[in-house]
Amino acid sequence: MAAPVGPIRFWKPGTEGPGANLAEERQSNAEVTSVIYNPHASLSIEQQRQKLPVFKLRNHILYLVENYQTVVIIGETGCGKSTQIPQYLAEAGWTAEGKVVGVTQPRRVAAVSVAGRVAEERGALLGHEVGYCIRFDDCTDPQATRIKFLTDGMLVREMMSDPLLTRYSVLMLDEAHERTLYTDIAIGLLKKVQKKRGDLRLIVASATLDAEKFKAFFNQNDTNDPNRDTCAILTVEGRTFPVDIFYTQSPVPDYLKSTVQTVMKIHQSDIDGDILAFLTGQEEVESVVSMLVEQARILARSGMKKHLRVLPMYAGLPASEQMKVFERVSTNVRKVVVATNIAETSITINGISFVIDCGFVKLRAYDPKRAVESLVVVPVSQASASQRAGRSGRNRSGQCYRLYTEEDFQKLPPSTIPEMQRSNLSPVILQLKALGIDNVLRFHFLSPPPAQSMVQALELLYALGGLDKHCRLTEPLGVRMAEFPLNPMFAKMLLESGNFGCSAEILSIAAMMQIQNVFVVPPNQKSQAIREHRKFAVEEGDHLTMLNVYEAFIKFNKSSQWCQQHFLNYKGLMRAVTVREQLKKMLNKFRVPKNSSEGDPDPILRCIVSGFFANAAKLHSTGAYRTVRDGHELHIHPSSVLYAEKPPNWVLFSEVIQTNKYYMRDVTAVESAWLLELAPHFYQQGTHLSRSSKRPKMDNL
DNA sequence: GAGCACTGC
Repeated sequence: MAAPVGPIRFWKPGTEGPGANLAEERQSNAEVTSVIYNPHASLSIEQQRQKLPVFKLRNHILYLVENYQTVVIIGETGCGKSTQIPQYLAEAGWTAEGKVVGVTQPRRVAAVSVAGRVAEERGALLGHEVGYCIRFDDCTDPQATRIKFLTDGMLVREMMSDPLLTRYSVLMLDEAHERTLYTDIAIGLLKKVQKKRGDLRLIVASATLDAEKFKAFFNQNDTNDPNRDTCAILTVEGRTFPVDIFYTQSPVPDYLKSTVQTVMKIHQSDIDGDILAFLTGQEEVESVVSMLVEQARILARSGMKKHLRVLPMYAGLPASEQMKVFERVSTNVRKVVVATNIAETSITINGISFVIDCGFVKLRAYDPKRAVESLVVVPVSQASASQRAGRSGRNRSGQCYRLYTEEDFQKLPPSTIPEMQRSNLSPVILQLKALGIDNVLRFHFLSPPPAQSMVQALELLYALGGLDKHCRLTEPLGVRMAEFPLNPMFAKMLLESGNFGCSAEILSIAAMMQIQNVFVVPPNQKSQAIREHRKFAVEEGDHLTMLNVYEAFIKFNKSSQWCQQHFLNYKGLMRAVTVREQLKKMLNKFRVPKNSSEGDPDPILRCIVSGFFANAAKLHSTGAYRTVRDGHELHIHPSSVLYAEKPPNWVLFSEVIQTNKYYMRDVTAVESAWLLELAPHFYQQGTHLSRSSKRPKMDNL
């Protein structure tokens, strides 16, 4: 079905007003658009380093780090801060006497790639003077490494064994404005460390917007005399190209159709350059892709020489499909990438000249009352909108089409709510406790989470036995749970597995539950894929189904071809193997007996209950489920193997996701007697299971 | 009766 291609009128603020169109724009951009930016390709590495905007501020930065405990650096894209500042510090002596300069990144690929670049610039082999450390991959030499890139999650882990981070002289938190869960934990912890280690220097790399907030947080000057500040702000100009922003004159009724129209309008304007469109989810992406393919076909039939290559991009897409967005296209083809938020920070596609921004994003939210996470579509923040626009100005000047009015843009929140304020906090609280933060309610959070989220987390940790009634970490259970890189319910289940005689099976299940999209469903082979997937399904539910998949994968020698035949995610399964290895090492360390139930499902199911008893639901006569804990209505998620089956009376689930309804994911049938038997402290005895009145005392949060 | 933004340990 063809989407109607009507005129969308954009106007650019500050110019001639409504009616400015692409043809006029073409004049001003005609020269720059044909230049691919790489002006310094022929220069030596040293010369290239000196060309970076940050180089001019080298001495200024070193002065500030010398004289201030914390320096907030506003480093715009392309200024070279991530690669250069650690080297300046090393050159200035901050890595003398075995000390290390650490640089954190929110994402693994960034840590690895920046480390690689810096090693190259220093003519060093990666893993010696310059190294990186991410989960499953420690590429550092404890003796030789002086500049170390790591994920912020790894830094928090390191603090569990070395709370004062004694090896480090300087820590740079890169991309701090993204405010990921672990960046925020690290920020709170580092403020505490600084009080005990006056010599530790902190560099917070952030966007303009948050600089003052960071300064206010880290500044220990309680006088009015700015000369006694312990924190300074410095701005480094970026080196990107201008991006022209266009808004719609009036709100668009359907941003999917508007996206299609805008793509076609750009395409017909015959200005070169690829297009990147932002939408909120997989379904929207696929629907716009098919509309565009249809439009492109019509255009090709009408004799248009320039072709459109339309590509979807989202995290759930198989890796081979994802790779296509990075492929170069010939000059008579224009690439259109229709993406979710993955293209905002996680991946960078070169050659994008046009960005189309629908103005919305799908975000995680957390309801502390129900202990339920949900995915909600909300308007983007202004910061996010700028980030999206900037994806077009990386190689040459760009254009960004916002499918909303300028007035609506002004009404958007300046920045996205930090993850800390919209997450289930039980893993966070457990980690903080393990790091010696006794009073988590008084912990200095850069943005404190809702108190109710904390109470909810404390209650769950108490019910799992990780905290005692004074909210202190229990020995050894709580301490051990905190060591696992997992949600505490999974940790509890693993630590109990030896007692149930099924640690081998529970290891596989826990590992499988950490990966997404195990079952691959290509749109054109849907029924075939579902038929293959059904072969693994068992009536007990998703946990044992996943165990089946894992064991079959091992039995068939981890064959990628076998995965393809059965429409399974090979990369994901390989990851499950690695995760399982790591978890197995931890169980060995804690001397959890190695055993197997030898095909008997009961011990496995009972062990799952020992970790997930708080997530129980009972089938009601209405056909819907209700949580045993507090009677909230739930449904089986359509991705569950139990979805199409006769619904069991009692189920456990690993999480609830709210979309149109409240859906349980990873669902397994259980017997109600097991709940009473294995969690008597949580459920009272009676004909009806109900929430125990026992609650943790909140006298020592 | 009908669905899953993205990371990270």
